Amino acid sequence: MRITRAFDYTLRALMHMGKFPEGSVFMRSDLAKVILVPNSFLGKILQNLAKSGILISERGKKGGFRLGRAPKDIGIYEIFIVVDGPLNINNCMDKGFQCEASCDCQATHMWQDIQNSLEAKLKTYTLADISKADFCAVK
Amino acid sequence: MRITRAFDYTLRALMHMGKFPEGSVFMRSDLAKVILVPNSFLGKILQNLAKSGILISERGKKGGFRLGRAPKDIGIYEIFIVVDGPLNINNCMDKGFQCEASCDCQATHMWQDIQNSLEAKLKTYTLADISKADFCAVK
DNA sequence: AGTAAAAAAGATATCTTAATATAGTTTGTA
DNA sequence: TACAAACTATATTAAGATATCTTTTTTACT
Repeated sequence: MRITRAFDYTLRALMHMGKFPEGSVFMRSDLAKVILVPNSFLGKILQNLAKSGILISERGKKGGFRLGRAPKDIGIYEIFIVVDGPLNINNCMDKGFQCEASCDCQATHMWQDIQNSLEAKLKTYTLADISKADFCAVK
Repeated sequence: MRITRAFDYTLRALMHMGKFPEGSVFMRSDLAKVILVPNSFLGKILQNLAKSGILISERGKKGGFRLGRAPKDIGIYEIFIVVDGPLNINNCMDKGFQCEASCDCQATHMWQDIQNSLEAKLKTYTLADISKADFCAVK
């Protein structure tokens, strides 16, 4: 019951970017160093975010990534879906799943309840909420 | 962000057992067939549950597994911890974790909030809630 | 045009979870 | 006490998530 590494890395990247003035451009390799995420893996992650529109990528020299919208308009739940796909906390919650094991499984109701509350909780956060500028003595 | 297969299988087994009169004994191989869980994998799961006291195992001929307590006294959260260990939705929530990536990471507050609500939700359920007898026309 | 810097894409390797297989131990019963 | 039925323990394999590496494509600048 953990978030994936990809989702953690994604938030680290977006959080960092959200702390700078709108339109700021970031190079993957610089980003990787600052947020301590494996460079190549970060590449995949950023590509995926760019496809979804959360990031905008610019290729070639002077290229890089920047946020596609203001942090307050980027929801954490939305990010989650882009990175991990639909939120289904058990495989029996997947769309179209047919259960062979039980004709009247009451766990389904529980899964649904838990999943709903998780979804609702994720939807209360935006990137802005976790992306305020740091005030650190040393760094 | 899924539960593990082991946790799903565990609940299937316990749910099934909870539907029978207290003290009923179940053989692993029978159980495996009914709840459609791989026999050997179920073996490990049941052993683990037996170690924790949620189940009681009896070896030898006529042996098997039975619930250690009444379903209403077995909490879903408790089962979760036995199967998957402490609930930490991100590795930075693990006990003793020291973050190198950020001096003031606001995501931590979000993770804690989400984790608390998940924990609270799990604690509202007991085995009894998901273990009522079936009323199925065909089976 | 040529070169260097950057992202994109695809192939490969590693590590953890899930599943299987095999041999070992305990116990009831004839 | 011998045997078979059950749980126990350990080792091996498979699958999926995580991470890396290499090549290709795009673009700015000289």
